[in-house]
Amino acid sequence: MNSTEIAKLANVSRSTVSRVLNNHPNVSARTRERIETIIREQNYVPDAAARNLVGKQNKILGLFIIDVADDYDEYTICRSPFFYDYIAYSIDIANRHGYNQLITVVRKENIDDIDRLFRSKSISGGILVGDHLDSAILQDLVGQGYKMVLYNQIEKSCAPNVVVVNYDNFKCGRLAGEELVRRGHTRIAHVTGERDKLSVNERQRGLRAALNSAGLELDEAYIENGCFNRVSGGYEAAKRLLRRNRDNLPTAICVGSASMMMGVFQAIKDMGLRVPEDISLISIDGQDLYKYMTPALSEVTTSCEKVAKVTVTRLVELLERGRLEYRDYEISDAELTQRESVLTLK
Amino acid sequence: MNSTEIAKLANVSRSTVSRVLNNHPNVSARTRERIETIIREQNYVPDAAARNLVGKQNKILGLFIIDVADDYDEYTICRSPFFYDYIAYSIDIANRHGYNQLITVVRKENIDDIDRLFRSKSISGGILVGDHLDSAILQDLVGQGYKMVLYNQIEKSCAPNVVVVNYDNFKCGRLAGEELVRRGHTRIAHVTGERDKLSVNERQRGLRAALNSAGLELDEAYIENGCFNRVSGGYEAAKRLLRRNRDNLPTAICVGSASMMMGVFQAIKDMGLRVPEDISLISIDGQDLYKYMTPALSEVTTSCEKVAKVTVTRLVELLERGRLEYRDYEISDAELTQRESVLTLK
DNA sequence: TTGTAGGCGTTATCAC
DNA sequence: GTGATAACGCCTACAA
Repeated sequence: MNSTEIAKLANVSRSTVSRVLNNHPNVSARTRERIETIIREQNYVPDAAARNLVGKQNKILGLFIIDVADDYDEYTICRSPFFYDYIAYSIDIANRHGYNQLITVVRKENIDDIDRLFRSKSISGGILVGDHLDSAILQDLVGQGYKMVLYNQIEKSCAPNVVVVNYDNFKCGRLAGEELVRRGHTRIAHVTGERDKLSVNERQRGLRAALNSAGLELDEAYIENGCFNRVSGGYEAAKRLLRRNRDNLPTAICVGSASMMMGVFQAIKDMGLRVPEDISLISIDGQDLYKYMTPALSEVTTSCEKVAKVTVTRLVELLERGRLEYRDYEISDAELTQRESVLTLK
Repeated sequence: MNSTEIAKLANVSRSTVSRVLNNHPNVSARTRERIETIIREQNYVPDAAARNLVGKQNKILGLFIIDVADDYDEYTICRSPFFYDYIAYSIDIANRHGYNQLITVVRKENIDDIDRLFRSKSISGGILVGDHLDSAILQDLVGQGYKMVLYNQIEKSCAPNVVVVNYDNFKCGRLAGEELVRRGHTRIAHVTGERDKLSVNERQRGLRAALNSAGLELDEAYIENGCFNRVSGGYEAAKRLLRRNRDNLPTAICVGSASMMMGVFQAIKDMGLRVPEDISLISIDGQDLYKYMTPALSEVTTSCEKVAKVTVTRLVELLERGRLEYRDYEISDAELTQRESVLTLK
């Protein structure tokens, strides 16, 4: 079944069918109705490839989960709490906009899948999330004019085809720091991700700002860099941190991501320490499941649903309008959720 | 950049370029090499739409998460523990096969997206998971000849274009039941999903078999049907169950799915009862996070990774071979993981 | 308001 | 081993 057959059944030409399909105004009401009925009866759906070939954008978005860590373990980044949620929300949101998402895990070995999918016109636009993409590669993609939304990748949009969405990482760090200070902690440590990550640095800057406001310093010896999106990264970083400072343990740890939090929690248990009696915990990012744990874990969170909504919706707008007036978005509704993992020191 | 331009640069015709692209044998080694170099230099990627138009299958699989519950709450089915994992694994596995997945949440209002995506040739094949699709609609899709893998939807494949993959639901139910019996429980309840679901019935049948083997009955009053893929479904079902039997509480509940488990757990807490002192809990399906809870929850699980691997790989095979000799698969490596939520009664 | 014709980029068929 | 040509199904001029 194709437009020619529909045209025959309706006694019109293919162009008229096409006009109906694309809601062009210059079709008589009677003809339009007749054709629409036949389309419905015949269950006709235009061939997406043919449309694409004559230059119409398809309704497919690429969602690229960048996962370029050096040391792989059993977890892919899309199994980390934030991306679990992000993927689920973004599928739904894209669907509601009438788009579908083509989701790809981008590792070192398939890094040019991004370019390939754009070049083959399989996708009309893309969202990049997860690890930081190598900046040369990013530059290259931007230069090709591909329409993209970059989430937590760079600070500012650098081209009309690029929309930048960032978490208010600084605020998250600050809120976590303020909570610990408020509860009377002074020996505060920070387990966080890779040094070169935008989000890692900003969160750390926020934490430091909170401590400084209270006349405290974020001691270098109390900072340990792990792997942002991996449980094992948190586990090992926490072990290193606590071993190194065994004679002067921190009373609280601010953990830079929800994935690492699960590892830190486990490491503390494995070392025979208790949460929160020996060490208080708070994480930046969190997940539903925190509330079922014992102790229930405190967190500073920005709504993942909101991140998904902003990234997907902006991309759809960019595609449909051709360009966007504002291309930089910061999602700043960070919120502290107090649970039981932060002890109040007198 | 298209094949014509490549052809010009290589001083050959488009046909030869096409032959190189598609690994046809009848091209001289020298020509092939020359063309390949140019393709690489020019970063040329064939237009997917054009290929599709002349009848080549694209490398896109539809993943349809069926979510047709009557009462929506905040959770979409793809945020339930099993699908969190399933989606993450299947993205990765499809990618490794050189395919991408187009993931859609199928609700009542967009139920014919499945047909539309096939008809528009946006996808070459599809995987159906989640709720049961209405059987008339399923019949219709099967009749169209669409290549599909159905997961936990029907018992047996009914057409050459359909591969059926099922969890060994019976075995899961049986293992959970056996564990409770072994620990000395006799008043065993079952919180499970919708009555018409294949997996619900099979799990229940397995549980019942285990009890019967021990000379016990699965009391009708101890069965409560909730909503398989929703936390709230478990929560409310548990409340109904426990209220109804307040004078003769069960000592253990077997929960039919991981989503419901979180709700049941919460409901028990909210009613002032303790796990496992007052009520033991075991669930069919589980998740990593169970081990961080207090008490850590016992579960019977089939590897979600395996489910993803089988469903995706079979679909790829079906697409590439045209047909499959065996079309029915049962994933039967169910395993009991004992943690702390089942009390041993003397 | 409607029809005709050309072209999008690829592959397959046939000829050489 | 290679090249010319005709599809594939659609959309968009332009013509009527």
